[in-house]
Amino acid sequence: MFSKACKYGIKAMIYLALHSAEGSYCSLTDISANIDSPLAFTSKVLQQLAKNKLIVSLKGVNGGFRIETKKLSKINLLHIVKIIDGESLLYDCGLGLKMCSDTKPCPIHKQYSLIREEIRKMLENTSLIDFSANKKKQVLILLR
Amino acid sequence: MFSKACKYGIKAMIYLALHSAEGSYCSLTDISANIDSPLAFTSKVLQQLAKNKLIVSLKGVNGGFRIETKKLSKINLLHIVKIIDGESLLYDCGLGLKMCSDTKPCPIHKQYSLIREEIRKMLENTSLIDFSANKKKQVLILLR
DNA sequence: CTTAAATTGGATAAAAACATCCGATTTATA
DNA sequence: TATAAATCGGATGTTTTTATCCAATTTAAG
Repeated sequence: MFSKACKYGIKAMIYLALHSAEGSYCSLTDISANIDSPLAFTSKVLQQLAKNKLIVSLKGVNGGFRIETKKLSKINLLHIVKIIDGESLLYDCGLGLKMCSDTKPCPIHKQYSLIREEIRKMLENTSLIDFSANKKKQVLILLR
Repeated sequence: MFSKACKYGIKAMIYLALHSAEGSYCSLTDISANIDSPLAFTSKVLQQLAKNKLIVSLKGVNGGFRIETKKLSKINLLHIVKIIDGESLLYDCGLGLKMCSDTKPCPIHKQYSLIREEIRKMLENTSLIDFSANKKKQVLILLR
């Protein structure tokens, strides 16, 4: 469903949502250790998310990544997935037909469209604020 | 969602469902031309489906592949997907966590489980008989 | 019995996804 | 102002997926 890069991205964002205190940064080492992902590879993913303004990065001592608190309610899983995996999950034909559409549907067009819609809704309705320290009392499982 | 191999497999099976007359075979050339898939690669996929008894293959002149008519109502998309892509789509954690389960759920476990269930239902409820000559009067779009 | 048509299976190649390495740059702090 | 800690960016390497090639085998039919 999601690429590994995307899974790492989602896990990292959930981790940041829970650990971003206003003004302090989580280091890459910290993040990748806590979400069990390859450090250098995760670095690329976080860079991508930073370029797209979902998170803020800071170089140097005490640097790292963080999410601005005010953005927690604005960002949902769909934003993350779109940046890392693109929109193919949302728009491409289930059988890979370029020309498939409502008027020229592939044999499973209807069924697959419904699934896609469910996925879109789920991603859109799952906001980072749901994982923030305010909302979540319990520990979030992101390892292994 | 599905690998390319799996998409080719599904398209091939839908094509065969529509064109399998009792006792006659569709050639690989015929199939791959009509579903717009790479011939040699599709060959491997069909071999896999044949080994798993979903279709019958015959070498030599007038040979090829076919689905036994009586099997049309027995085979659904889930059978095909399981053979080609395995069961990861149905059972693996959305975030790739090995240890994720109902009792030790990842942060999106509930949401993702519901989607997975929808996918399973859709695949299970879509039978090859829905694409057979008896059922379908219109041309099925499988190209491009 | 010969031949042409077809699948089978193994080897190989190409492309994409996943992962690592390292030097350059930036930043806080002692 | 020197140093250590951190991200950034480019190059490279590995693994998996996708794709092709070709020789071997099987089969129907002339």
